[in-house]
Amino acid sequence: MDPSRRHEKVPMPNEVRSACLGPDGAVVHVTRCMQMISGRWKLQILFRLYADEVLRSSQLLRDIQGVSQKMLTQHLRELEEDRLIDRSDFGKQPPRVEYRLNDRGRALMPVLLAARQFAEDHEA
Amino acid sequence: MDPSRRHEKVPMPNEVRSACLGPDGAVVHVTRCMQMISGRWKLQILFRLYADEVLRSSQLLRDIQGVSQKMLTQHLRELEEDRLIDRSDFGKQPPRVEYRLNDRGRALMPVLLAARQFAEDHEA
DNA sequence: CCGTATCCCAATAGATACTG
DNA sequence: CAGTATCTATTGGGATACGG
Repeated sequence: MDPSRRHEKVPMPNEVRSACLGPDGAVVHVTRCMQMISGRWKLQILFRLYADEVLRSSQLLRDIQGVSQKMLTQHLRELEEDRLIDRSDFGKQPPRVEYRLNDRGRALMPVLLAARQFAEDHEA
Repeated sequence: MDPSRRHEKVPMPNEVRSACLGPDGAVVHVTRCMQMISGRWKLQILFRLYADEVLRSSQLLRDIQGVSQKMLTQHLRELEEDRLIDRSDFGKQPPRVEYRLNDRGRALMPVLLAARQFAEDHEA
């Protein structure tokens, strides 16, 4: 797939988008936020980087039970495009790539922790 | 569809679920929270109920640009099953049903507002 | 080690028509 | 007015194989 087009997710038609812009545009903003963390493995990636500061993709592949390399790479790319994480590529032989949360990514964590708190408080 | 089965969403296999329960289980909780608000019209419904206190389904149908009655009803049902909103049915002729946020639903709003704030602060 | 391409399936959403 | 049923379209995720 053409990487430059991948993020042209248009899950919300324009008529709807304008409708959201009513009083405050809350819906569009929350939706954008949710899009960034939507994807089966994204939360795992984010929380692991939050805990471990910096990780290689091979480590993530090992640590995240059940993820395939394809999906891992795909989600890492999307997180990168949404500028939540940084990617460092250290040349070839041996290939070595590191990922870490950047400022924007760290700024997102309080939101996730608030969501966590809500779900924890309202279990059952 | 059998309504009692609809919410048996199992988007996360058991192996993965256990993996999430590592240090703190943050991922599972955040995921549960996201599931509650996942659905194309749910945020619109929640924010409108947050603003207007109580609304009839016909009002929501008019106000939410582009939603069909089927999807509206479906999402209202799911929000009800997740106990974020209350539904009051006032007999027949004329049919009249009202929806409103309950305590649990109101407790969710700070999370959404935090998400909104994040997206707003990090636009572009 | 890291990433990509292709093909497939299941889940979600939408269109439409119908009932009390 | 409120809700349901049926069918179809889209999309996100997974399996697998291949390339630098």
